[in-house]
Amino acid sequence: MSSATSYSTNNGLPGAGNGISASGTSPTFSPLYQQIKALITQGLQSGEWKPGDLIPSEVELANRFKVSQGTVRKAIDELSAENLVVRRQGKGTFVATHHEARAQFRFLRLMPDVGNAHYPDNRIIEVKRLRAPAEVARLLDIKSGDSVIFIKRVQSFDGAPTILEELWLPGAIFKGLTAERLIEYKGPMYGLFETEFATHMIRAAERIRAIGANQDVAELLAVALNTPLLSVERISYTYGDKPVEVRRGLYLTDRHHYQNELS
Amino acid sequence: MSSATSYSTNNGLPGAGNGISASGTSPTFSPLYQQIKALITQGLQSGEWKPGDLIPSEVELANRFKVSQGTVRKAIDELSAENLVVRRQGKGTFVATHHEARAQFRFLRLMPDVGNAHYPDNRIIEVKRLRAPAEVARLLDIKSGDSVIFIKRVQSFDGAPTILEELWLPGAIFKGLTAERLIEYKGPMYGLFETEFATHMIRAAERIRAIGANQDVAELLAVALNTPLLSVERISYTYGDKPVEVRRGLYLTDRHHYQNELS
DNA sequence: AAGTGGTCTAGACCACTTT
DNA sequence: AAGTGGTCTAGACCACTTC
Repeated sequence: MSSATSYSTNNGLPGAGNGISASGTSPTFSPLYQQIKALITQGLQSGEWKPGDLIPSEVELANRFKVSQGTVRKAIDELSAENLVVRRQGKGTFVATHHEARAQFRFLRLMPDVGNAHYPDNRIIEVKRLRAPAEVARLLDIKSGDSVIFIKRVQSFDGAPTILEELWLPGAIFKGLTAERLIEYKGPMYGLFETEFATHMIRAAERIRAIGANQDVAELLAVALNTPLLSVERISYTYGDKPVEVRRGLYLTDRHHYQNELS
Repeated sequence: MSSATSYSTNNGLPGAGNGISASGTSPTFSPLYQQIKALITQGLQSGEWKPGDLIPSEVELANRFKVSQGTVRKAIDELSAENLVVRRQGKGTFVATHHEARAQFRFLRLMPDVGNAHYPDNRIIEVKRLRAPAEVARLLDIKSGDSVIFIKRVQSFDGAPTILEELWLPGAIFKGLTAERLIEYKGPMYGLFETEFATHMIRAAERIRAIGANQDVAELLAVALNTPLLSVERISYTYGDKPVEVRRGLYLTDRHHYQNELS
């Protein structure tokens, strides 16, 4: 680098000076480490590095992008904070995956009032293709009437039905998802989505309310009519903030609670 | 610094090599920036720098602690990520305060289904001193029977009663808290706690369930008996992870929802 | 112009893992 | 011994705010 180098300079990076082509806004320049971060994210999104993979070392990335190791470090720091990658001292930096003990409860906040958390059993009730209802289409950012896969399941802790869940997935992405595959798969669905449909959930937004169980729900959860339940509506996003799952769960909270940390 | 300096070295810092006196564990050394972070946190906890105050610049702290600016930066980076301080380019670093627009909704996650969030009106129903019930004492880490201040209030959005809340505060800390003061105070209670009782909440843990409104609750929220409500139990902590508030809110969620981001 | 936080570099050494 | 991420330093310059 010449001494006149400005950190706002393009630096010869492919796709640098980012934020230009993405939207029609003025060509503002982001810091170098943000550009590096975007480049690494592209590698994740494109599948160049898949979940569980080791990504190139900081030194190699620094050489490749013609920046200092410190700049690469800051980029990876943020990716790590966002749970897109996991650093392991002495080993390297790995693409985050849902196939890990530490990821099991990242999107499942229902905890037993007493005792330790463990993953629930899974009973698939229904899997079918249907045309997206207007509301679901809007949330998934697809066209109303587009094909979606609908899943209905009940999850049980220690034999006690506790979660009744309905999911809607874009048919275009989850083509070929069958009840059989869901039934034989153990663990969080996001693991299956990641491995078999190359779709890695990185973020979700939930809206929580209290409702009373209707006849159908009461039967499936084996509770009285009008039993108060948590209604948890979730939209999950993959890279690029693209919504790829809509989910509504009804949680029985007589022996469990939804746990949340405010900071 | 001599060239032989190791970052594990005490560095002449008062209280450095921390983690020693705090507990009886083995005298492991933490990284320098963690020690600096602990020193700055002490300044916050002791009241040397109060909420809203400008803390010394990075350069000055670096000189004071005999470390590089980069090390101070990393310490403040973490404090900033934990919302203990707020950085403002060109101005300096300030102690976080609950008297700010950005802090209003940090601990209030109930959002209107349509329209923009705004702060609710506040009706104090009851304030009294009582002896801590066993459960509250346990959660506040005080002795059962110790004095606590009990508060009961209803919060309304656009005139509609929506939140019924009960709070328990350690009497030793909140001595002199009266109904009058609570009634005349506008905005989040944490602002008042911070200003008048030198107690700054930095973190909270919530447990959420669904319950049905009983007679008492139904009247105060103007809903039918057994209306499903969110029950939100919260423990709030100040510096040093010391619990200083127990709260239970009942949220009416027909026009609002509890919003949560999973990442 | 001076002071603040924000970015970037280059180089050193440490802690940990694998070969 | 070699390679990885983790810590620390020193110095330069940029962006923003205030005087």
